[in-house]
Amino acid sequence: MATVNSYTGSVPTPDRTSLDAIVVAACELLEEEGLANLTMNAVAARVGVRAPSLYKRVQGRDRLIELVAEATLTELARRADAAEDAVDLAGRFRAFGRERPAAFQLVMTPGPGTPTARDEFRVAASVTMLRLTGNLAGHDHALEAARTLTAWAVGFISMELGGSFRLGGDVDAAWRFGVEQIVDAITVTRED
Amino acid sequence: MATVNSYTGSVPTPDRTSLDAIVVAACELLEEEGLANLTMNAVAARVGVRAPSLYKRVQGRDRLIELVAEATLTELARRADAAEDAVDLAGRFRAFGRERPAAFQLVMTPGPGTPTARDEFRVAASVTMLRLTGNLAGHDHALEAARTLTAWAVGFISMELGGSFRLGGDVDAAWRFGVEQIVDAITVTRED
DNA sequence: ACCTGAACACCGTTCAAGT
DNA sequence: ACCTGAACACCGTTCAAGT
Repeated sequence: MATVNSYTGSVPTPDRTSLDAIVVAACELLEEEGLANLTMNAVAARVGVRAPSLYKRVQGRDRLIELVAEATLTELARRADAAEDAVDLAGRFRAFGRERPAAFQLVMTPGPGTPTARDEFRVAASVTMLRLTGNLAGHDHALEAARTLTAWAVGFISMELGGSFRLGGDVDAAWRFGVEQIVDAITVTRED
Repeated sequence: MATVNSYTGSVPTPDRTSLDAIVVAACELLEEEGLANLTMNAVAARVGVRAPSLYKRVQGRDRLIELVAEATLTELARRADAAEDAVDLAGRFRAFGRERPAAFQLVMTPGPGTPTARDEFRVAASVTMLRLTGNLAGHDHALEAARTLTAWAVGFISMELGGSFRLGGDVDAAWRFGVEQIVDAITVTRED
């Protein structure tokens, strides 16, 4: 889990928690109990204080969810950085979605009304995709190619996590089929 | 809004609402206020009763959300039926997502813990896609092709609705680029 | 037979009072 | 300066009492 902030003030009584510990606890609760059960009470219990104390570190539940989304995107960007090519990158997205399905859904397909990460965090998570699709599609088509591959990967992973693939068949084969077709398609564009 | 059920019993006092009216009110509230604000109180107020009365028609909030998801898939299936080809179908998905973004997200990318429609409703919404992609990719590849196109369309629409396309560029052009590339890609498969 | 107010166990959030 | 219990306005849900 990425470090979000740190406090080291020396005060009469030492602090019993930190913004960092709160965000980490919220990330854990998100996966274990789902967004609806990510409550201020549950987070407080996990970090060892009472709910009202959380408001010394974070404005409220919505802001806490934003911080969780931003920590998730930071981690996703970190993993994406190590990708060797577009196929590898798509695979890393899928692996992340399976490890942390609730966080993945939170950042990639937040429902209307769900707090979302600030733009800079979303951009950070997409630069590697742009670089790698640019290698395939050429500079002029990098953005469209990135959108095509990202949309497909996000849709596939979301549907997989949501149990939308219920007609049988080999889901892993469908993934490989899809990546291959999409990468071919956006690579062809170079010849235009 | 599709009819979900109907009650016509003649009783001492005429019923003041119906399951149908409740589901319609819930669908409206979902779009206007978001899933988090789709409360039993709000639904009850809209149909003209108090919250406890709703429990005469529906087991609880989770079941009501399931019924909303199922009514949404029924409507989506109805619109899909009229599609002429895969490109047209993808366009109808996108139009539906823009008209009813919250319902679209609810059925296509429900977060962990969100109540979901029963299988039969999801299947009904995917038969047209299977038929049309089968025309392109051949019977043997219909399922994989349907998954590729559906995943891409769902991902694209979700990201568009969630405001994930913030790097500028022409989003409509990216849509047309994407459909064309994907349809080409899954059509090629026939030559295997 | 449906509808209701009251009640219960929860939420998020605020705030005066403790240390 | 942080932490807390109490309080407030909300939730979803149950149930006895009304009509």
